[in-house]
Amino acid sequence: MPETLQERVARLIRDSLGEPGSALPSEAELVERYGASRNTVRAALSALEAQGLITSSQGRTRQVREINRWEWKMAEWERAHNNDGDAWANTIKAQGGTPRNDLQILSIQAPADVAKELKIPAGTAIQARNRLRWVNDEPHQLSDSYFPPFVTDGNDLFWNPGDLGVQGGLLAATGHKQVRWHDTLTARMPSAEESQRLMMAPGTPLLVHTRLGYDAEGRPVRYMVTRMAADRVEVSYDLDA
Amino acid sequence: MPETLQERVARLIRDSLGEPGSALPSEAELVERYGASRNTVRAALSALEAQGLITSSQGRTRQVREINRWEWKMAEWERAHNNDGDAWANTIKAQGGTPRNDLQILSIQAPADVAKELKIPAGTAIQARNRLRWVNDEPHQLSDSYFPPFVTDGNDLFWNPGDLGVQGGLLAATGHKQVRWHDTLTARMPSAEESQRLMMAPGTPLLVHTRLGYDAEGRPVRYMVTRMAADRVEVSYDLDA
DNA sequence: TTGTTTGACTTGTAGGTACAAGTTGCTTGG
DNA sequence: CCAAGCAACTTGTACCTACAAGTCAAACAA
Repeated sequence: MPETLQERVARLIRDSLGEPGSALPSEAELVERYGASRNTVRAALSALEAQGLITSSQGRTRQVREINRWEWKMAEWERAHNNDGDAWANTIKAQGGTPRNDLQILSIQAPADVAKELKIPAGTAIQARNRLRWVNDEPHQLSDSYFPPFVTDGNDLFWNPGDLGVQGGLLAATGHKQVRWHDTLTARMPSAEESQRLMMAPGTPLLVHTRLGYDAEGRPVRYMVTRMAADRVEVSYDLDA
Repeated sequence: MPETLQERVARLIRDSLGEPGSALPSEAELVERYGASRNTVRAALSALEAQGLITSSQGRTRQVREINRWEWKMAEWERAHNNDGDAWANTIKAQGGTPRNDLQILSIQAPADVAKELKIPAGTAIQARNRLRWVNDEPHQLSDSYFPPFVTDGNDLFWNPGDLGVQGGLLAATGHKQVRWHDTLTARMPSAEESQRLMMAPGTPLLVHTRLGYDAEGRPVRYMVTRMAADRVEVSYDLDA
């Protein structure tokens, strides 16, 4: 299978990329250098952009993309919560960043996936706590938590958006302490809306984390879905034998 | 900021997508339906393809993409290894799949990232075990393990590609049993080569898992980097309080 | 000195053409 | 009846034009 022209141009450009942050030649110069049409050069460039290697913005020459990730320690997460406020904020501060948090508390009808995880009928009225987390005024993640009715019913605490209302502590305070968690991780490309809300550059996947927390009786008491810009975060776990 | 025509067309097409596996209208029909040029329609379609929503192949109409993921249980991984052969193969079998394994054992010079994790000088001669794992004759992941010299020196066992040579058990058998692990997870877009080796559809990110294993003395004894096609796998962890 | 305007550069959007190449089903000849 | 081949479809590649819109620096005016 012979290499197409746009593939060849993409390969040549990729191999000539400088260090992160440096500028690429303009389209016109690449057209001249490789003897391809502007459309072909643009096809090559947008392939590189889709691979997350370069960035582009109108009026400026393209740049070699630079990425720096913040670590998010998943194994410490819930445990630290119980003692010490927001563990996510603490882990970011420890790495020299400035964390920020937008919390929205909603009453919703359970969508199919949430209902299945919480083992309740789809459409049940449940409470959702939707967070948008920022680091250095850069949006990092959309973290949505869902609670089954038997946990939230009659607990005004859950409507309190204050910082004491962190979720590990919150559940413990209302008699439904989590003792076991099941986490899953996948990745996919963001929708246009997710891409916009998280201000994600093209060619950036979404890292999707879910956590299902169980109480001592083995009942699911919280389902959390976190969607992260994969170029800004690295999730970590510590395990013992 | 007004919506461009290609954005509008992309949105309308996305909202009219049928169920997974169903066919899209041809480009010509979309050109007529939305009154845009073929270039504009193709721009919209390739945006949807980059989002992983549709697939395309020359000569056939595009299709709505369908994805099914296999679960990979990370917390059980090393522990099961010690008793029971290849835990990854077992977890796939338990889900009704047919696993397969290509193993290549190499002697290489440690690249910078590997050297840093194993705390050895870059360029040190080390052993690498590179696996390509398949499920139902579909490539799933590239899993590369690296061992520092003090672990492999004088151990012929490490050159044995047999099934007894699974790594958790292998390290234990040579007196360097792992007792602690540090895992990280990120996602990024694949390079052209990774995309080809894993036969990944456009719009599919790579889920990248790393595991650094320590022995009882706290020395790193294995560094493993696994690159997975994110549309075919879901990584999971079980945690206790 | 400071602020504004202008012009030259950049990328983005939208349209067009032509032909190559893969897929599928119908027609037709044996 | 079956198979080969052809025709009509599909998407892929590559080229072209025109203009819109954002960026940046030099020139110019207050």
